[in-house]
Amino acid sequence: MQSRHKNINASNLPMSETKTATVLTPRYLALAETLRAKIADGDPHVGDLLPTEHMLCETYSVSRHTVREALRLLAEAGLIARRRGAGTVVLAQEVKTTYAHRLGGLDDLTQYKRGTQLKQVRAEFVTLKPEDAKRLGLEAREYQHITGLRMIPGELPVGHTDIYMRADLAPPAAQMVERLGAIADWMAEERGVPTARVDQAIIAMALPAHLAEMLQAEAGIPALQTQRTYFDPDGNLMSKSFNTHPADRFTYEMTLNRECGNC
Amino acid sequence: MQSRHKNINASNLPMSETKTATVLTPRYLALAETLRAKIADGDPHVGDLLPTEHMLCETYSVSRHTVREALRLLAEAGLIARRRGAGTVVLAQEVKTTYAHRLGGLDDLTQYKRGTQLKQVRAEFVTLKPEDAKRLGLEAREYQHITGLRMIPGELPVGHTDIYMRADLAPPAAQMVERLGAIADWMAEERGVPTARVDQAIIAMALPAHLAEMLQAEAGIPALQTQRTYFDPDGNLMSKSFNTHPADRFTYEMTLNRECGNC
DNA sequence: AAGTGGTCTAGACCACTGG
DNA sequence: CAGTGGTCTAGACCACTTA
Repeated sequence: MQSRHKNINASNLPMSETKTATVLTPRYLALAETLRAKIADGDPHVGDLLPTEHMLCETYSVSRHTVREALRLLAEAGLIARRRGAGTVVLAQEVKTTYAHRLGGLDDLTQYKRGTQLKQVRAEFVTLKPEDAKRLGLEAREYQHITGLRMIPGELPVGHTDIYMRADLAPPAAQMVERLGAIADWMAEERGVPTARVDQAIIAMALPAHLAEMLQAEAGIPALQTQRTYFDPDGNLMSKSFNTHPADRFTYEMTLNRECGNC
Repeated sequence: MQSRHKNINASNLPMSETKTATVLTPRYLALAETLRAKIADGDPHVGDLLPTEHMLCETYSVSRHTVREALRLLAEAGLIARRRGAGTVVLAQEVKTTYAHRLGGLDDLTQYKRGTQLKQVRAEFVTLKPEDAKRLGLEAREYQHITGLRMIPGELPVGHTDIYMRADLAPPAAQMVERLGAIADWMAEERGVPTARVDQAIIAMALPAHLAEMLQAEAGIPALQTQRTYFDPDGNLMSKSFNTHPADRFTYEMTLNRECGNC
């Protein structure tokens, strides 16, 4: 007689069951939890192999699909890694709580409200001298050097922007004005080189004299500077920007959210 | 005769196939790509329903499992949402590239290297006056107020730490020293209240006189201050910290990585 | 009540890894 | 080469939504 597999509990999994309302935990969830607990107990230690899918099917009397669904959860949680032909290895004993600062796009990185514009833009190609390159944390090669003031109409300048973009990636000068702030997006769209990583440093400094006048501020007052370095997927530097703001005109704000506590 | 379903292409999906090396794109991937393209073309517009799984099985001559695997990918990419009984609705026309600043844990938030210690710790319970509460961005209630200096042995103090922790969550004074920096973790472990969100603001300021002496620095020089507010899962404020650093002793650094461009 | 997506089974072939 | 995980099929029952 072929079993018409009604959901009779043939599995060896813990179940939360009431006589009337059978609020079943799905088997794959129960199995995932069972395996998670075993891993937490160090049953398969980190680096060891989990039983094969076939084995788990037998042990817990569930189908392979159910086993795979459970393992998928553990894999997403970063507890295990699966390699075809090799087996399933334990990566970590517990799920690590992580936090993330998430941006919709790179524009959000600049933190500027809508309505800010880059004014007094100047752009020129420069070949950095070794000492300047070193000071800026760049290679001594040719860059498109762009400077400008970040403005909100009717207010004092928010900050000064200073960008070095690899010359071969720079947009035509015509498009440049007003397109900035979205440089990274521009590069991705037009040059087909997506930004894969951005390193950002935020420092306090005394406002340099050569910026003070442009910003209509006093030299030497506290200033906040963000330094951003953009890298392509191969890890090559694409561009670097320096944004300097008088302290009372700009605050860098971010929200970090907890990710996938226990899943 | 029962078809023993060899992988003969009975499906209507695009395949990259060579005569010799049949490098198959898995059907579920091909289907996912097909559907993604259709959504991008606005075939099912945002807000509309996708064909049902059963329909997709027929249309593309694949099994339901394959359809579900494809839909799972689209769901993970945020393009669709699936609701049992209701159907699959299109959420977005295109996958939005996002970037994330990811932390292993909240300790990484402080950016302090290992080996830094909190010294000269003072702790007391205070009930904030309304004007102080407003200035600090807190409610006028009772807090455990903790101050200290972040030190690296043999060097000048890195910064000054100033924490207001909700009184009912504060750890016993005995445990407090040397446990700080990991406050959030402490609260999660011992009080069972996990931190769900952290808001952080980074500002430049002139070093206040009352901190200058402790930090062995000159009052009025540029300083970097991080302000962190910790929230529990219900959005209630748990604690707030102010960390003030002379500009030349501390830099805030972070790396943002591109997430799931096209998957 | 009909139809949706969620769970589950039994079985198959495959690409890949390792000894 | 045997065994792993990856893909796929055909079918089933279920909880849930909507009308």
